[in-house]
Amino acid sequence: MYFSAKGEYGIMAVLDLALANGEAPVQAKAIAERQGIPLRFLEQILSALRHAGLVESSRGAHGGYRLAKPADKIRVGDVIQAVDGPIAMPTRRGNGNGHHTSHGSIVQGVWKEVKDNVLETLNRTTLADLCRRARDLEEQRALMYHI
Amino acid sequence: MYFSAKGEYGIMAVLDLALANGEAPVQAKAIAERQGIPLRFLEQILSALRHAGLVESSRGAHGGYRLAKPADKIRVGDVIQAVDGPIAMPTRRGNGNGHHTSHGSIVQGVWKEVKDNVLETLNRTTLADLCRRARDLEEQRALMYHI
DNA sequence: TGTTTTCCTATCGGATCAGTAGGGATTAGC
DNA sequence: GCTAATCCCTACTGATCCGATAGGAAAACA
Repeated sequence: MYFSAKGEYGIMAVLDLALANGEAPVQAKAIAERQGIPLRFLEQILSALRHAGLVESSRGAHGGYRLAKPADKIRVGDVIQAVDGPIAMPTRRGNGNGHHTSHGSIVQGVWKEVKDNVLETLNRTTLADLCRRARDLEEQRALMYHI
Repeated sequence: MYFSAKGEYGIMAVLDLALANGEAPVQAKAIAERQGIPLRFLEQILSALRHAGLVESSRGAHGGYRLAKPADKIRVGDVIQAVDGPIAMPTRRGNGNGHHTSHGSIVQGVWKEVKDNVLETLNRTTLADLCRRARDLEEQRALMYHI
């Protein structure tokens, strides 16, 4: 199992879209600059998010991206899975001796437990939750600056 | 974050040791054959486990490995960490733009939540638990065969 | 001394990740 | 229409590192 920078960028991108909350679509270039993500790389990520039905796009001049669903209907797990694909467990190269003294199946059970747990954590948190956290953080930052 | 075949092998190895439960040390070669792990690769893993104080070794003829602690004092998380090192979160290459419109810190929070959750899961399960599961599985298998 | 076993370090091939590149398709404004 | 802006698709690259292999040194036993 493994978490990638791609997934991280994906979350930052949809969070950026969610906080834009305007009618006008947001350009990839704007997101890239705000979040510090290489533009061409971000395009691939947004493409994956679009194919997963999480964002919509309009092309041409004044085009851009917007969320395809309300923020509380988009789970963090959805974003990760859309961008990174299904979270995978380790692969041995010369696999499958199937010897019944091997404890492979025991370990598989542990992996499954961990995986389910991660998925549960990731799916419990929605984009709306992240928006709330972002606003709280911004508020705190403003307060700090004020003193 | 990422789970490796090395960690998987590590768990299988200590489980093999735990179920051997004899006074005599178990040779790496025997573990390798039973669990279907390349011998030289297993040696590296056992070395890591020894440095972490989870197994003891005796060299020379009739040498081998045994657990350094009782099975209920060894947590699965300890094994993983000993073999794979601390579980890490994604690293961007051109990192640190630190722009305060970036939502990097929000994502870090999500990562931390996931990581803590995984660690909790992994540390809740001890080697003794896995032994129990292995014995249950063996019993079931014997029953199946009997019919 | 010779055999068995652990121990240490180096190396390798292949997978894959993060990022780059080129060019095509589509839309808005003139 | 033409042009500029923007999304879209596919391929490529360079680095990293995982899984595995290899050679040989050190220690214990007979």
